[in-house]
Amino acid sequence: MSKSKPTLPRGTRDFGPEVSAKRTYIIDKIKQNFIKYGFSQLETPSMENLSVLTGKYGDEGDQLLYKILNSGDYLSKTNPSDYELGSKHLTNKIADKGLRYDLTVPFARYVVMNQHEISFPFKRFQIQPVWRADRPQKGRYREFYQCDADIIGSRGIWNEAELTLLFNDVFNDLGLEDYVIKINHREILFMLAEYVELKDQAVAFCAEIDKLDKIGEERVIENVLVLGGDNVKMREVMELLTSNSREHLIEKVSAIDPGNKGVKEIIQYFEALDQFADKNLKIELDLSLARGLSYYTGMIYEVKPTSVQMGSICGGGRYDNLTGVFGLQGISGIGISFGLDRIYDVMEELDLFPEEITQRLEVLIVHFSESNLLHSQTVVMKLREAGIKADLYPESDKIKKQFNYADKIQTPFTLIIGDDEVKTGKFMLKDMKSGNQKPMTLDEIIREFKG
RNA sequence: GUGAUUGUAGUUCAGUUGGUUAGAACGCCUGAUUGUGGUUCAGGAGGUCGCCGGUUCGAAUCCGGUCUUUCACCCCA
Repeated sequence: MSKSKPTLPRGTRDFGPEVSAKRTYIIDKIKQNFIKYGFSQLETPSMENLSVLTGKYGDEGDQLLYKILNSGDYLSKTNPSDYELGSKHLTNKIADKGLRYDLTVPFARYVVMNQHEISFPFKRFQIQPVWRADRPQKGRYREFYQCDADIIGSRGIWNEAELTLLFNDVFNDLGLEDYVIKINHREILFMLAEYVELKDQAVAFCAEIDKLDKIGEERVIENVLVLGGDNVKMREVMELLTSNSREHLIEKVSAIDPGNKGVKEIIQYFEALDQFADKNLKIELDLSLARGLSYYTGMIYEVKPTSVQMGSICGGGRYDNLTGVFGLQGISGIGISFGLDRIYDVMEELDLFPEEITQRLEVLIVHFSESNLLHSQTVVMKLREAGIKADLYPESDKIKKQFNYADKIQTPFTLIIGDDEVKTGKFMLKDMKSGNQKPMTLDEIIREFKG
């Protein structure tokens, strides 16, 4: 028996009581808003067949998929030549399941499998962990939670607008103010690619554009020229990428192609949201926003914290053919995803969690003897029945030890029960912060907490 | 996958050119204090120096490997 110290797989974490309470707080706020906006909950298995997952996230994504070794004698269906053909080939022979990489693909699978029962438009939300075999670093884990909401089977631009309002409501509820919702439209990016004469390399063009805030204007222009882009036109485009005046941008891109679908949709989108000017939505049209996920075809979103050094905390966009790979064509959808772990990190850094969410108890009962303990048992149950978070120190240790415990768990009040209290029916309620205490009847105590 | 970086007590960290028994602070336990916690004082427990190997008379210290931490690139929540 080796006695090695236990460890966690890298990139994974335990969530202790305090962290867990804070995470639950965030999840609750997100979930309440999902429900308020009419989404229904879906849960899917942690593992999917690899045939469902592979090829959906690009070559990079396939590398990052966690594969599950087949049960039993997983070598029985292989022969030595499979080994010779390399690990990628061998993987297909010995693993046919993998851990889910995101929530969107499992959702698409679900929609296809249940298409006859679903009434479109279908709004679903899903809050579950996903796994990526990435190398961990700041704000990046191998196991993390996504909180997704998707609207599928509707092309109306109100959906785009509504999800923006949902972002706003969630961050309002969380008390998080330092963020900006960046939006863009894939059609506009494609139009710009065509304008700089990179129509056939639109994806590569987008990838370069996306690096703007990291590597700067000059290097982006250089890289685009290497791709074969037009120098003069690219410099015109760069002016657009760095502008944040909505009117100016819409005017300019309209001039390039008045019939562009993206431009039309962006105009409709703002028209809808202008009705909610009182909400002071923090939206920014940013033509340099590209986003990697290849399935997006329309509007794309990203929410970025503004006062904390951190990547995006939410992302999303419209996809026209998500279910196409599973044989169901023509279903358009739009979805957003909240990055729970990153939102947590931002809130922690800005100290935005309310104090009471980590408070375990409202009152702890301490006592002086075995017979006092017996009496205390009925008292603690009465307090609980009254809806008070109450606990009883479960053995008659020295009073000092009991108070020490009350201190450690930061109980705001203790209820002291001794022979005098049992005799008079008045228990000593002590405010642990001030040290003040006074004898009160059970009814008075319940009123104190609930009144 | 590429390139750096970290690891010593429960925690945060010292530890000299390689040299007796590896230290501090905080935390923890006991007592001062048998109906009152936080403060104070006294005492105590706690380490295979991440792991494996190498160099050396001798390694926490030097070298190699491995795991781990953190960070950047790629990509992404």
